Amino acid sequence: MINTIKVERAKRNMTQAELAEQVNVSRQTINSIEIGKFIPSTLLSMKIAQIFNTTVNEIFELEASDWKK
Amino acid sequence: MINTIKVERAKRNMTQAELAEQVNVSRQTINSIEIGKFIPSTLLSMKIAQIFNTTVNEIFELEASDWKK
DNA sequence: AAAAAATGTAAACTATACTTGACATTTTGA
DNA sequence: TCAAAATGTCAAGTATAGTTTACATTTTTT
Repeated sequence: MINTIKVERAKRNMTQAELAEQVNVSRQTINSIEIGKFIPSTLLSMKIAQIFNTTVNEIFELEASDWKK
Repeated sequence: MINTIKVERAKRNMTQAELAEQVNVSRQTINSIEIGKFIPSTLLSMKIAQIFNTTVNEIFELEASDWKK
């Protein structure tokens, strides 16, 4: 699964630390999600989408490999 | 956070077991999510939304309490 | 009414999201 | 060019998502 968090932040001139603070997680958590190191909970992705005035599906995209067993 | 998975299943006459199989998790996982026992990963909620031909934001809704620290 | 299918729940376990602290590297800007 | 801010990364810990097995309860079907 890929995401455009880094791009959305850039559009708004927002740092990882600022986004982290707004959604109440650590800066490293945002960093790890951007890099694809781990997948956030739906709660967190919903919060991130809301901060960016968009939807989870606009930010995150499933890949074919995500459906492999 | 609340969700309408149970309703979406009902619309399609789909059992928890059938949905679970389609998104590759156990039946208890689907049950637990419907009941609000735990919050799925974004990967799983994206898959569920896709099975229902809809979006994560259509199925899941943030509540005011989700923003409390 | 009885059988079968579906759902709820629980406990013990494994996997992974997320935290904290610390430091190295890169980017920005004065 | 130098300092500060931002980003990348790592390790060790905690919290919680998700599995498996098993069984009880409810709903559906015959």
